[in-house]
Formats: sequence, C-alpha cells, structure tokens
Amino acid sequence: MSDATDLLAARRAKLDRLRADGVEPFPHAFRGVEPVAAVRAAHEGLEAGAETEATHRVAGRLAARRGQGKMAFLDLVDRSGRLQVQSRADALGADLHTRLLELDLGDLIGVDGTAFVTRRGELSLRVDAFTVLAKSLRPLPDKHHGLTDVETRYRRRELDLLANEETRARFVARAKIVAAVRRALDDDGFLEVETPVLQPLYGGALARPFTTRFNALDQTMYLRIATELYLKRCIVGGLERVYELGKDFRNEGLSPKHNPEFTMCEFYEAHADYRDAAARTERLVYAAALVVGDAAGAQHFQPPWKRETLAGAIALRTGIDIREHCERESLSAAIERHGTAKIRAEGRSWPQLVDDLLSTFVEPTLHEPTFLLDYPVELSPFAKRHRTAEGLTERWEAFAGGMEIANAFSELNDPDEQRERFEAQARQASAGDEEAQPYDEVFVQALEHGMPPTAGVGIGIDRLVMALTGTRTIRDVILFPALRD
RNA sequence: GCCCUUGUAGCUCAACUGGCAGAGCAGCGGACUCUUAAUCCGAAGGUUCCAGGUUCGAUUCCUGGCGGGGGCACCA
Repeated sequence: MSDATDLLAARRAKLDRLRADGVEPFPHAFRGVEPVAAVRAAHEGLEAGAETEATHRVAGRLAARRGQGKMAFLDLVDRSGRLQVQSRADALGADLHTRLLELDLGDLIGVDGTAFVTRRGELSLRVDAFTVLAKSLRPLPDKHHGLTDVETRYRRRELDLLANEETRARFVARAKIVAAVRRALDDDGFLEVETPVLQPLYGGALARPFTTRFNALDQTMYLRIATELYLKRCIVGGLERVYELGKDFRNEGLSPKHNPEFTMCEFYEAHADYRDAAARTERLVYAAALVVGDAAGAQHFQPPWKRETLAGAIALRTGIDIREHCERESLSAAIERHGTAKIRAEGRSWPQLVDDLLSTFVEPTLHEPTFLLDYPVELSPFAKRHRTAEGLTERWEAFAGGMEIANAFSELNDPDEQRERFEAQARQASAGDEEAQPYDEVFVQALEHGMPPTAGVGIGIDRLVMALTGTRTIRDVILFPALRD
C-alpha cells in the first residue's frame, strides 16, 4: 500500500471509530465561539503561572500537538491567530483525554476551556470539553515549513491559507483595504453603482477584451475592460458622484503586475478636475493604508504626495525633453543619442516611445507615492485638453512601490472632440492597433446631452494592496490567480 | 508567443563524475502531567512529472510532451 493511501486510510479509520463511539464527526453548528484574538485580549498582562476562572469557547483547526502522556498541549488556529490548549487526564477524564489526542492534525474542533498562563508565560485554555466540528480526511501541509510550493499555493489556496499565517494576514488586509476605500467614498457622498460586466461594446481603456457569445440573442458580447463609459453616463444622468468597485477583464499576458481579471475602483465626481481628484486619491489611499495595521508603513502614504510632470520626470532621469521632441523622428533620434539599449525605437509611435521612456526610466524609480501630471493627448482618448499646455491633457497617473496604482483625468465632456478622438482611434484600429477604442456612438450622444465638468479616477485595487502590504507579485494578493489549466 | 530554469515520500528538502533513492516533519506502535519546531525508542512509507532514446546500468545524459518559476514582448 502506498504511503498516501495509508495516511488517508488511517484518517478514515478514525472517522469510523468516532462514529462507532457515537460521536458525530460532522455536526451542524457550534454557537457562541470567540475568536482566539479576543481570548488573548481578555487576558493581556497576566503573569506566568496565573490561574483564572474565565471560561471561553473557541473553534479552529488542530495545528500542533505536544503530548506528554497524561497531559498534552495542543495548538488551535482560527482566522485571528493561534491559541494553546491543555488537555489533562485528571481534569478531562482519561477516556476523553485519549480521544482528544487521537484526533488528527487538521481536524476542526471546538473547545470550552478555562484560561490560565503556563509557567513559561503562554496564555492557554485548560480543556473542560471539546467537540469535533469536522473530521479532516487529508493530511495538513508541513507544520513548520508551511506550504512553500508556489504552484500548490496558488492552485490550492485553501491549503496556503490554512498553513501560512502571512497569507491569511495578507487577505485580511486586502479585505480591510477594500472596505476602507468604500467607506471613504461613501462618507464623501459617492453612490456605489453597478454597470454591465457583459457588454455589447467594450471601451474606456486601451486593451484587448475577452469575447463571448450570448446564445439567446445570437450576439457577440465582451467582458468589460473598464467601467469608465457607463459611469460617465451616470454622471450625465445627474448622479453627480458615483463609483464602482469590481472586476475588469483584459485579454493580455500574465506578469507579476498583471492578472487577466483584476479589481478596479473607478469613481467620478462632478464639478471637480484632476487636481481635486489627486487630493481625494491621496486622502483615500492614506485612509486605506491606516487600516493595514503597519503604522510606520502607512506614514509613507501621508498626503501630500510628490508631484512631477510627466515630461519633467522623463527629462530629469534621461535628459530627454519630450516637449522639444514632439515628433516621432526627433524623439527616436534623441533616444538613440542617449545610447540606451533598453528601448528599440523602430516601429514605435511617438506616444509609445513616451510610454517606453516612462516605464523604463521613471516608473521603477517611483517608490514613494508620486503623481505624474499632464500626459500627451495621443495616450489619453478620454481626457480633457490641458487648460494651458498645448498637446497635453489634464491627466495624472499615481505610482507607488515602482508601480502604477491609479490613473485619473479631468474628463473630456466636449462631445465633438470626443467624436474626433474616437475617429482617431478607429483609424488606429484599421491600421492594426488591436487595443484601439471602438467607436461608441451611444456614449457620444450621452455627452451631447451635457456632462458637467467631472474628474474621474481609476485605482487598481490589486496593485494598491501590493503597495500597501509590500507584496511583490499580484498573485499573492489575488486568492485564485489565473494559471494555465 | 520566445528565451532561461525547474519537477524526488502527504509536506520541506538531500542524493558527488551515470553505480542499491535518503533525512526531518506528518502518519503508525510504545514511554512521558508545563510543552511550544517538545523529547526519547521502534517499525514503515517511492510510477524520482509523462513518453521515448543512449548505456551493462539513468533521479542524473539526450529528444519530445505536460506543469511551475523567472525574464522578454503586450498591458494597468
């Protein structure tokens, strides 16, 4: 018999034995449970050797066992942490003590116990009673190395979560960040709305979509790449401040910064411009940073953040002034003179070259939260022209940890100019640019009804969580990241 | 899509130049009433990712496939 089969058989045999002894291995509920962190909080500051009469009910997974015959210590883990419990043959009775020790690591149990502190100073519960909550039929990952195999961690996230406390903590932090973002927007009068994920026409970003089929209507549909256009129609409709927090889908490659489905928070504020949006964004991100629990790290994000212009940031790091080289040939030659092998200019358009300079020389240096302001109009089909600078738009991108985390602009609300921008995109599409925007006549007509001056922001939630938790790959902040199947 | 790299026990890892595939944890049997990577004794546990090839002999070398990781490209 193979070892694996052996291990499973041993657990099944214990399952049978429980039933034979009249113990229900899968009961229906176990009420009145306290998180172990609450038990810890209730007894903070007790000295080693202290006894109490306080009883607590906790529930979790049996994570370790240190038996010493008629006495044993066991570790119980729940979402909030780990707590040691002590089983004694004299207190619990020899039969129950033995039965508790016969449970497998990984079994889910509930414990009623009395709090005390061991001679070594560890807060523990002396077991007065215990209940099997669910028998575990498969062995746990290694108890001290945890689960390190990267593939298993992503494919079988449940094992990663139950074996690795840092993983659990990271996803708890993610949930708190998302809640903080919602709270900040709700408190400022933003209305959370839901717009279609499944769309007859995609738009609002430069990206390739996923395509699917709606059988009932015999129609091609797209998974949204952005919520931008629908949210601005809400602004046209007079909702004034709206946001949506949900998944976007882009049919692009995988990388430490990219997952094909990712969480985006877009919010739109009437009567504001991109500078207001920057101020709101840094307040909102700082509020989110404060809930992560790393006070020193949060100070990093305290407003105001650094502000540079895009052109200034590139000039500072490369000596190339894109405002002087406002045509493809001239910029290409400047890059050539700069002598970098990192950018191959052939076949790249002017805006693409600007983007290359940004991502090669500027983005990796932006560890401190920083706004880069004023992007070329060619890169920004939905942003309003800059009120003073020719050829630029009122747009910024925010960076932290060497990564773009947000993108915003004063929204273009002149319908005629929007129509021209779409036409320019259509020309790029027919020239073979698969990421160009399809023409959206319904959206243009919405603008013709009149959209107030509006600031719009998109925050990449996955990347925000990366930046706030110091995580290096997006796969560590997405519970079930995309993998080849 | 391309390049580099990787796959050994349930988990974490060894195995020299091609020569009987090993350890810790977990599991199993036993001892132990303050341990916390508990300790001690004992017996087990393998399709070395898959399919071919070279060789007297392949975990090791070669070819192909599958999966993972890193990089490039694309993107946020």
